[in-house]
Amino acid sequence: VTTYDSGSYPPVAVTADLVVLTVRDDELAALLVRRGEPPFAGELALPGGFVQPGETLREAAARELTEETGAGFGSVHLEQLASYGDPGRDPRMRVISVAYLAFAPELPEAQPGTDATEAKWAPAGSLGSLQLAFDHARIAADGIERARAKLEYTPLAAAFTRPPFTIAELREVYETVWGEKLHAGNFHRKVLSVPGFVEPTGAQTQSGSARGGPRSRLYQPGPATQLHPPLLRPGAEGSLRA
Amino acid sequence: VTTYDSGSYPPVAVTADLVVLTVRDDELAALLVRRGEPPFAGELALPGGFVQPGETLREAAARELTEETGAGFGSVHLEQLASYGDPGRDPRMRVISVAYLAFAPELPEAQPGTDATEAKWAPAGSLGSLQLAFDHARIAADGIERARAKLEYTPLAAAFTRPPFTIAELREVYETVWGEKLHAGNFHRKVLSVPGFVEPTGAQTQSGSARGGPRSRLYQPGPATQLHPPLLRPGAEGSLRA
DNA sequence: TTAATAGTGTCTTTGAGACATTATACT
DNA sequence: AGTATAATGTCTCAAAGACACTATTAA
Repeated sequence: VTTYDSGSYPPVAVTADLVVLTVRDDELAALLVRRGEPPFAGELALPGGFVQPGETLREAAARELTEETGAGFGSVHLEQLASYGDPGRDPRMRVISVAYLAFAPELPEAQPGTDATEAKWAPAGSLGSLQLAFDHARIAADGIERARAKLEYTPLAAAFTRPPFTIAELREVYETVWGEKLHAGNFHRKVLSVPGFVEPTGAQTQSGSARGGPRSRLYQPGPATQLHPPLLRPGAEGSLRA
Repeated sequence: VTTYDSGSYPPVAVTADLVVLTVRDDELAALLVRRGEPPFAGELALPGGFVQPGETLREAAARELTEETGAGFGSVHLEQLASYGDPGRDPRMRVISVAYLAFAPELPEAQPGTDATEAKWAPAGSLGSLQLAFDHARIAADGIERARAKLEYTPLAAAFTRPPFTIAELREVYETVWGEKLHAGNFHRKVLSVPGFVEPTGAQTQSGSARGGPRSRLYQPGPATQLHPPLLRPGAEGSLRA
């Protein structure tokens, strides 16, 4: 342990970086920006920036989120993901990145922020083949895995929709994030059986779905913060996986 | 977003702080130190210290852990918990604390590190009434809650024991961490039915338990990293809890 | 001998999943 | 009409929980 000396602490900078996920065109997509400043100018990266004096880590993440997506999102879910601080991950100096994970409903086209020349939604499946700046590929992968796990135990799938929503819309969120087809009938009964997951609004859709069928009832998020029992992924033997 | 300027970034320091949990005297206990240096000199706090140049966040946490507990613990589980960076949480300057969570088997008495005058194990139940420095009370509470949740979905209960262990010892870990009695027979069958949770060593204990009973078989941790299906807490209706 | 414990067997209940059915609405 | 969908019903299987039972060991 080093004795504290307020004049000689090692120089460190702290950034808040974001893994913003949404469902677009039947795909899970993450928000990426093209960097306008060095290092890695011209390359794709997660949106983010330095934490400013006087703001909390969460406030910094929320500020970056509104800058990049166009503000005004009370409905966006935002939680801390993890921190990344390997020496050398930023060529300039020691930088600790506190990553946040956001779930957003489908948004209008993204806005490049101050330091970015471009902002776009990249399908989660394409991230493996994209070159991202810093260690952002790993951060994005961690965020996507966290999102998949969170849908099992929390009602956060609703954060990808704009209430009121139908059970079918909720199912499409699950199918898109997990990349697996779910059984419509069983899913329907299951969602309604979990206390506090969704609440009926009493209304129903104006018309049936595009290819026919009856009109469906509309729901809004319920008070539950955890799902009991959880909605487990189908192929999840998982026991022996790393 | 502030344009980067390597000479004018706001001064920030980064610490690695630890929530080290163990099971002692049939209680879940966390490691605390009494601070020898200001600020908060003389008060209780979580062990930790500044991240040094050239070391990863995890290496910093592992270093603090061995300094405080006496080294040589390949068997201790160490994972990142979360980061805490509210302005003003440290009176000296902006300090970001990257907290790590550790699960340890019962250890000899703790060693105070360089900056500490005392190190001791405090029962988790007593933390609510103790005054901890900085925002360490909240960090400790977050760590304990994470530990309780992790026992449900991971085989990490074994990290609180020293292999080989008996099923009864594993059950005592669960009962202590969750603070609830479990049904011995059902727990036994359940643990053995989860693939990869534990593996028999072939050996058994030298004698029966203190108050009688047959000798029990000994096990070691299996290859699983997740429990499928999970071992859910009994009283966990939880759906509507925050 | 008494009591406590390890390990197993059995029964009931609950929930997941496969499949079927009915009513509704789009083409 | 033909087809797709919302919502519900039925059946089967797996797992959790309550309880019982046997064998083994300490006091």
